[in-house]
Amino acid sequence: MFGGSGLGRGGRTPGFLVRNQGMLDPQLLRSQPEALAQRLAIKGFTLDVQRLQSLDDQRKSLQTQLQELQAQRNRSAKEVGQRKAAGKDVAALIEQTSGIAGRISEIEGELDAVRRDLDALIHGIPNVPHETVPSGDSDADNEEIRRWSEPTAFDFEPVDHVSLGSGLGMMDFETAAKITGSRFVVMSREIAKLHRALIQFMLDLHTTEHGYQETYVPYLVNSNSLFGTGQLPKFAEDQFMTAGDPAYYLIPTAEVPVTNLYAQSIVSEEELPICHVCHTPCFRSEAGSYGKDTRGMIRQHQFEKVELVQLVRPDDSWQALEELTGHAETVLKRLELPYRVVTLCGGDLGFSSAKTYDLEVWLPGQNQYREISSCSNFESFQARRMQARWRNSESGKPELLHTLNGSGLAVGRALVALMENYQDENGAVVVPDVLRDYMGGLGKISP
RNA sequence: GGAGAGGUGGCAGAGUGGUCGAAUGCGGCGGUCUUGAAAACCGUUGUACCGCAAGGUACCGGGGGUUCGAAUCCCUCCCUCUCCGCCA
Repeated sequence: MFGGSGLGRGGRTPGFLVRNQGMLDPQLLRSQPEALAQRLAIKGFTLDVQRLQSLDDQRKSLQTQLQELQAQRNRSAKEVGQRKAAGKDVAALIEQTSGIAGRISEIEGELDAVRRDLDALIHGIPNVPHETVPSGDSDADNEEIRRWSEPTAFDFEPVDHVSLGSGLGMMDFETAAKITGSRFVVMSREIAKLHRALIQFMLDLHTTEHGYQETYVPYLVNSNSLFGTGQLPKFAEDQFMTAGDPAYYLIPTAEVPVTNLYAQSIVSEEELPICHVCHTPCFRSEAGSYGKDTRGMIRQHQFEKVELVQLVRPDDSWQALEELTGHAETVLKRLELPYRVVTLCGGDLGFSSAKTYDLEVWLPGQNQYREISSCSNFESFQARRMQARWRNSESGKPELLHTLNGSGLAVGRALVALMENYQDENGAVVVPDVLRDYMGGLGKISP
């Protein structure tokens, strides 16, 4: 099918040029390109069907030629061996066969070039949106599907977390800028502890009540892993990378290392569903968002997140998306933070996702709902890129898994939401009931 | 950082230039036997691509090279293990 240029395991080979691992089902891509193009248009993506077909035709023709030559070479080589064993003269046959090798490498060169172009094209095609995804160009077209609680009412003018944090003397952006740069924060004392308490609470909730397995992973990954989840090759500029060779990348989300735990592996049916919860820092270069959310902790280069990751049987993935979203919602409910759930429209949907629910928490400081969790079903898109499979007992064959993930929750933004919703008129922050045990019984953080 | 040993099918583990996609064992699947099960025995058991099919091609950590022919030889990178050094 749509070939690749080989999976580079480190070295200087770009790791994301992976053989036979287009992200969409290659059969589908070849047999129904027009239908796919139509679906992809919902995502604002234009599929160049003609170019795709032309490249694939070239690929196929070259591959057929190559295989014929290889078969010829194999037959001759085998005969040389047999004649030699029989003590016959082989000089003439070797002479005759030696020409084939040259032609083979010639065609191999052409085939590689075509495959490189084809891969570049295929690897840039996003996942196909599910039929329930609303059309639209931007977040303005996202569809609200439910709300929980009401925006917090105050009998004074609420301030944002930056004012609260600096008023408490426990949140310092200037010092962070001094030691690193913009979009970082230094937290101290009770706010730093509250931040940690949120992490502990979320991990405990998901492990004890929702059945997730706590997991610790590397915060630096290789390019193959980023290809697997879909951040590469298209979104290289969003990543921080190290200077060495091979380069490592700081993870933009735990989704990358955790989902890739199952790259190139086959799990048994009994292991499914696989549910991991993982707390990690996340690093994002935020390229192209220079003017956006510059104030405060909403958009940082480094933030903490508790991530939920599931690998499930294909038949179960849509049910799993609803459940996973519910698990993330439970965090907000227990923290008693008002939120709403929206379905992302096609134009706002991520590259790898078939469908995404965003959880948006109410922020009094901004007087609006802001994203605090993103829950997605990737169907087989990521699994195909990373070859994460399960053995289907009915067919006896390895088949692609479906992967899902969701923030449960973004910790930095949860802290922001908590401070802003739980503030009092004196600039203090009340500690929500569920966090008090984690705060040594502390009920309020005061200046 | 230094020295050495390795990376082979789901797993373990042979194979050092030619009928090797790869012995053997375990595991899996099917069968015989059994009231049932176990044991034993027999058979079967990788993935992808091209093809209506027959069949063909590729894959023995990645990449490159030598050769008529490479799992096997050479170069290079990555990874694992052991010992020494250093170190949170």
